[in-house]
Amino acid sequence: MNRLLLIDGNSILNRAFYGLPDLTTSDGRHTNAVLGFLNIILKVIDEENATHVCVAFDLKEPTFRHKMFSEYKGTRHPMPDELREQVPLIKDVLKSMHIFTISKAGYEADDILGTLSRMGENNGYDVTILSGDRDLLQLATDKILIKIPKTKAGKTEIFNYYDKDVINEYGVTPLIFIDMKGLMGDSSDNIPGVPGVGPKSAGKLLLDYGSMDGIYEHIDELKKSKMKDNLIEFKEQAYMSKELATIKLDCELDAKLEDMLYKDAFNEESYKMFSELEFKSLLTRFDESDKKVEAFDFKINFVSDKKELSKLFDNDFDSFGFSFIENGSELVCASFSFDNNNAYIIRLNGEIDAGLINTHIIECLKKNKRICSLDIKEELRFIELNPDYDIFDCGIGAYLINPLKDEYAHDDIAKEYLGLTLPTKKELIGKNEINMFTIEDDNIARFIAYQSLIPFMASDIILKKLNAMEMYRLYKEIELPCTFSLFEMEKNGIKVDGKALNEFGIKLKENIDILTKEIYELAGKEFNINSTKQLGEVLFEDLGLKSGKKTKTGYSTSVEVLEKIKGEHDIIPKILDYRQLTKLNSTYVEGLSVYIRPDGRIHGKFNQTVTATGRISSTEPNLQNIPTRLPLGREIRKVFIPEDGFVFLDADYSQIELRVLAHLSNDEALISAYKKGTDIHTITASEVFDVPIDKVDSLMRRKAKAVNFGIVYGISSFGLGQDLDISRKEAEGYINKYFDTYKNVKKYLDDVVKSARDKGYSVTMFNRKRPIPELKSSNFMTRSFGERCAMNSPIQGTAADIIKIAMINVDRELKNRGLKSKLVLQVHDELLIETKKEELEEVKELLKDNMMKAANLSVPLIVDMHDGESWFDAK
DNA sequence: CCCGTCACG
DNA sequence: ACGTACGTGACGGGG
Repeated sequence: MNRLLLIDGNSILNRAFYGLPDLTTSDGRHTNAVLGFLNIILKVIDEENATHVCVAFDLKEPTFRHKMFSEYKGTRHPMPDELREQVPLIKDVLKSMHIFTISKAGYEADDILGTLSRMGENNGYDVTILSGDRDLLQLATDKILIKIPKTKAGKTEIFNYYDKDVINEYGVTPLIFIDMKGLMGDSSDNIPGVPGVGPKSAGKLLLDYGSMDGIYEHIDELKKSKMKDNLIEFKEQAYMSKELATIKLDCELDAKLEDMLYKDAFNEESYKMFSELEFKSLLTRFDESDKKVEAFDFKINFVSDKKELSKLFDNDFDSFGFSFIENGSELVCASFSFDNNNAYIIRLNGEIDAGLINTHIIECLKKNKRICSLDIKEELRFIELNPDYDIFDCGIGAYLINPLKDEYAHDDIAKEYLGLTLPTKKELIGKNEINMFTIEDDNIARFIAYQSLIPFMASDIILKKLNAMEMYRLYKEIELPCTFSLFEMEKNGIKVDGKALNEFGIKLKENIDILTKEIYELAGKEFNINSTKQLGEVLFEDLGLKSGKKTKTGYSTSVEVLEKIKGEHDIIPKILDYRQLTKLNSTYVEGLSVYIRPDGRIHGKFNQTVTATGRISSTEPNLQNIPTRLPLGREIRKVFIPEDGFVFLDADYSQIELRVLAHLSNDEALISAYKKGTDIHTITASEVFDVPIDKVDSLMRRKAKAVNFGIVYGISSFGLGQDLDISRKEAEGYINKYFDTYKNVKKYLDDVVKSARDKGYSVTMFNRKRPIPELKSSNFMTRSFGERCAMNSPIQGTAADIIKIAMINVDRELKNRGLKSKLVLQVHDELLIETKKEELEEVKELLKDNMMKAANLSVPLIVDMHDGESWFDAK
C-alpha cells in the first residue's frame, strides 16, 4: 500500500522557526527552523508510515492570484533574516535525504499540494497533507487527511483532520471554508471580504443557506440591513475572494509519484549534513555504515605488564593524553596516547596498579611534559597532582573558548576542534558496563581510547586558540588551580547531622498533614495540591477566585499571583504555607538525606564548565541553594555542622557585584559612595528621591536597592517595574534619576553593549569571554536579552573571577601552612571553611586577607565573617 | 522530557 | 505590538 505524505514546506518551516528558540551552529548559522522542520516531518513520516514524501515550496515570483488581484499578498509577514537564511538550507538538507521537493512558477505550494493530493488519490495512494496553515483544511475528504502541528507551550502536537473532523470542529464542511474566506476576507493575504461580515455572521449565513451561491440565491429573504446592502454591493468581490481562496487542483505539474519514493533518507550524505549542522539528536538514527565519515585510523593496544608499560615512556614526546577509566568509583583501567595513531589501554592487575601508573605520570611531568585530559578533576581522584605541572584540561579550555556549550565530552571536542564526528559515550557504551572483561569489546575499547586520544590530539589546537583569545593566563592562573580547590571541596564534603535532618522532616510532615486537611476542607474536596493544574481549577473555578492573568498552559498559581489574593480566601495563606513546607521537605530533607555518605558527609559536585558567566555550579546535590531567606527554611542550615574539634568559619563579600560595577565603570559618585562606607542603597535612595540621607525611609531604600540590582542585571524599566510592582513609567523615572547620579555607569553600560556587539562577546576584568550571538538578532526580545547579557556578564563574571582567585589563594595558604582547616563550600560570593578550633584566629585572618586582596579594585572589597557550630550559626 | 514552581547568589 | 529583569538546579506533575 502506498502512502503519500505531502508537506507544505514554507508553512512548516515558519511554524518551526517561531515555535522554537534560536539555535545556531558554532560558526553562527541559524538552524532552529531546519531542526524543527525535520523533527516535525520525521514524526509524521513515522506516524503515517509514509512510503512517498514530497515537500512543496512557494517561489518568490507572483502567482496567478497576483494577476487576478494586484493587491494580493499571499506571503506572510516579512521574513526575518534568521529565517530567510534557512530556506536554502532546508532544501539542501532535504536533497541530502533524497526527499523530493517541488515548486512551480505561478502557483503557491498549496496549489501544488492540492493537485498532488488528487493525483495520489486517483492512483490509489493514501494521501496525507501536512501544513501549518488552516486554509489547507479545504482539501480534507474522507480519504485525504490534513495534519496540522500546533506548538503549544513549546511542545508540538499534531492535529488530524478528515472532512468529518473539520465538520466536528468548525460545524461546516471543508468546502464551505472557502466560501467563508470569500465572505470574510483574509487580512494576512490582503483578500478583501464583504464589509461588516465577520466570522460570526459568515458562519450563520452559511449555516442557513449552505454556500455562497445559496446565500445569493436567497439574498432577497434577508432582513433589510447594512450587511445585506454590503452583500449585494460587494457580490463580485466576494466571488473573486472565493476564487483567490480556492486551492487549485489542476496545476500542470510534470512530477511523477514514483519520484517521491521515501527511501534512504539516512545516508552518508545526510549524516555529514546533520553533523555539520550539529543536529546531534538526529545522528542516532543512522546505521554505523553511514558514519564512515572522516573516520580516522588508530590502533588500540592493550598493555598488561610492567615492561611494556615502561617502554611506552621511552619514546620521545612532549605531551600525552591520559584518562583513568572507572566504573562507579572503581578504577578499571587507564588510557594513554602519545601520538595520533595509537591508544594504549593499561589493564590494572596484580602487576600494574594505580601507583605504578602514577609514578610514570609524575616522572613525565617532572620532565616538563604536558598531560592532556578531558576532565582533570576526575583524574585527581586517583592521582595527586598540583597546578604547577603542565596540565591541560581540554574541557576547561573549550569552556573558556565557548562557555555556552552543553557538554565538553570527547565527541564534542573532536567535532569542534578536530572536525571529527565521533560516536558519543551513549552510542558506544549504552547500558553496558565497563569492567575488566568488557574493555576489549570493540565499542568500549574505542570509547576508552578516545578518552586519551582526543585530548592528546585537540590540546594543541585548543591551546593555540586560548592564546589567540588571550585567555591562557586565565586558564593557568585561575581555572586550573580552581579545579584543584573544587576537587578538594568535593573530597572534603560537608558533615550533615542526619538525625536532626530526619527530625526536622518529621516536624514538617506533621504540619503538611494538618495543612493538607485544612486545604481539602476549605476547597470542599480532595485534590493534589502539588498539581498546578488541579490547584488552578480549585482556586479559580470551584472557588471563583480572581485568577492572575499569567498563563501558558493554564492558570498561574505562583507566589506572585497568590500573594495578590491572599486576603480573598483563607485557603490562600494555607497553600502558601503548604508550598513552603513541601518544598523544604522534598528538596531539602528527603533530597539531601540520600546524599549523606557513610562518612556522615555530603560530597556534592562543583562544576566548572557549566555557567555562561564563569560562576561555579553545584549539583548532586545543589549545595548553593540551601535556604536562608525565610526563617523556617534557614533552619535547614542547622544540620550542616563541623567535625568534632572544628568550627565553621563563613565569609562573604559585601555587594561584590556593585563594587565590581563601581570599578569597571570608574564612576566617581559610586566609587566615593563606597569609599565613604555608608550604606549604598541609602545613598542611592537619597540621590534618586532627592532627599537628604537622614530622610531616606525604608520604602525608599527598598526601591533604591531594587534599582541597584536592576542595574547589575542589565536594567529594563519593565523588569524593575515588575519587581517593585510599579508602573513602567515610574520605574523609568527611577532609572533616569539613577543615571543622572551615576553618569559614568550609564556610559559604561552603553559602551559594553556596543563593544559586545562589535566583538560578538563580553569580557571580564580577567579576560573571561562570553559570546552573545543574540545581539545580532532581528527579534526585539532576543536582542534585548543580548543587551542585558552584555551588561550583566562582565559584572557577574568579574565577581566570579575574583572569588575564584580568593578561593585558590585561601586553599593554597591553608596547605602551605600545614593547617588542618579545609574549604567545604563556595556559594558565589561566600566561602565556608571547616576550621580546626586551635587554628580559628589564624584562619580568620588569612581568609579575610586573601578575600580582600583577591583583586585590586578602586573600591574596597569588604568581607563579612562569622564563625559558629553550624552553618546556621556561622552566617 | 518539559513545565511550573521555588530555592540560592 | 512584542511581553523580560542576570546566573543556576531540583522537585513534582503530566503527557
